[in-house]
Amino acid sequence: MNPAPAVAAKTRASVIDDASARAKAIAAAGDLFYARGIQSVGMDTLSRDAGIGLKRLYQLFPSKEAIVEQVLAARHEKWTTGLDTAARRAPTPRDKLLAIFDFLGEWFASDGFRGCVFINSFGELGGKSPRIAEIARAHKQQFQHYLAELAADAGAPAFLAPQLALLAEGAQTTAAISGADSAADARAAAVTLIDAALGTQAR
Amino acid sequence: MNPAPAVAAKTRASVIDDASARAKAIAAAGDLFYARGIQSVGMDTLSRDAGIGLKRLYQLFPSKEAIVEQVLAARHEKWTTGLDTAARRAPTPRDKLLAIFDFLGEWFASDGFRGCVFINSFGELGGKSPRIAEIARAHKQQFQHYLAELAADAGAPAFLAPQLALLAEGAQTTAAISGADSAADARAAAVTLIDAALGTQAR
DNA sequence: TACTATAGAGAACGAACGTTTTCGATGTCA
DNA sequence: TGACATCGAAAACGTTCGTTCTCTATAGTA
Repeated sequence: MNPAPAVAAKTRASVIDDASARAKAIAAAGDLFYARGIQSVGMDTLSRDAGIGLKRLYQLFPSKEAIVEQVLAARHEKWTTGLDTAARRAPTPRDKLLAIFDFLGEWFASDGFRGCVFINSFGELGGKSPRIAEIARAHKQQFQHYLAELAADAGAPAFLAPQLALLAEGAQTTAAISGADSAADARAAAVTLIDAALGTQAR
Repeated sequence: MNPAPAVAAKTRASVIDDASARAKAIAAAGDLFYARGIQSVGMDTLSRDAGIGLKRLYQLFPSKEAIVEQVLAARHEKWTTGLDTAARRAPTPRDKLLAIFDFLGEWFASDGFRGCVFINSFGELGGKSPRIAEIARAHKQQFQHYLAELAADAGAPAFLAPQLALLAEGAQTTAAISGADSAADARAAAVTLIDAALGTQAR
């Protein structure tokens, strides 16, 4: 009848319930890992920043690596949702493809932007952690797939989506490292590639 | 009269001279850092792999960070030389621009390829080490400048070079993470962008 | 040959890491 | 109220890190 109180009854003396504590920890870990890199952030720092004791942290997560994985899963969810929201607002399939680059532009301009967390994590840990490498690979593949759907909706040939993906990836690293407004460059290039691809179609 | 023996006389009992030892250390460190990430490689591992004792290592370099910086400097040199060699082989300015993507393709297919070391280092350490962030930024800026020169030689407008740079950057991360043949995709997109840019010129 | 300086191997150091445990304090249920 | 469970804070554990130091062997100089 009342499932939420039932859960609360199980963890009697908790200041906050497990789900909220987990969410707080993942949010804090996401910010810390993104800003400083994963290995540079110790569990003590995470405990302090999240406001959750070390003991509870290790009751909620089996290891730091598990936290990393859940952070990446959360960031993937956030990315996918943001992308889809931006694309949904655009009226035509062509506009949906371009909306991706507007979405990137807003992201690049946000405070603390430091590139794609999947690219960063892959560079830092992909060489020694197959799990992290696979998570990054899956994330990028899903983006490719999403782009391919949008491109197909626009009636474009199959080669367009990978080309636009390269622009988006390049814009992320360039904006992070060089601080340039690479979203605008990427968008302009995307217009050219899209028009060229649609022009080659025998419609 | 004999400057080389004079140097050898200064370091009497050396098995190999300082310059060779330094080069060996930087080569070994470059391979290790690239394959596993920087923080994942300890000085003991580097000492063993380079065949240089810890004591000597710290006589040759003041710190691990100094080794990292010199590794990046060496990789920058190698990248610049390889790029220029590839471009020089191409007959026309347009072919020089495209030769970059052929160069990338060969690199991506090489053993142990794991993306751009500057992007990886930036992701791992850029958040806490301004030096590393600046080295990565300078490297990418030099690439942008090189591309701009080639594009200008081809008679293209100024917006082309940043667009091609995005393709190259995106191809590097995509090839590293997804393992796809992104150099071919990038090259095809580059052809479209170059032709479009040259077509807009009022010649 | 005796002296000096450097080499390499590795022990040792202090700090930081991920993880576990201890320790009162607090809230829940019989 | 009293037994119990869980909390946060922090000490402690074993390991690893970057860096320094010790030790012995050896090569060059006089």
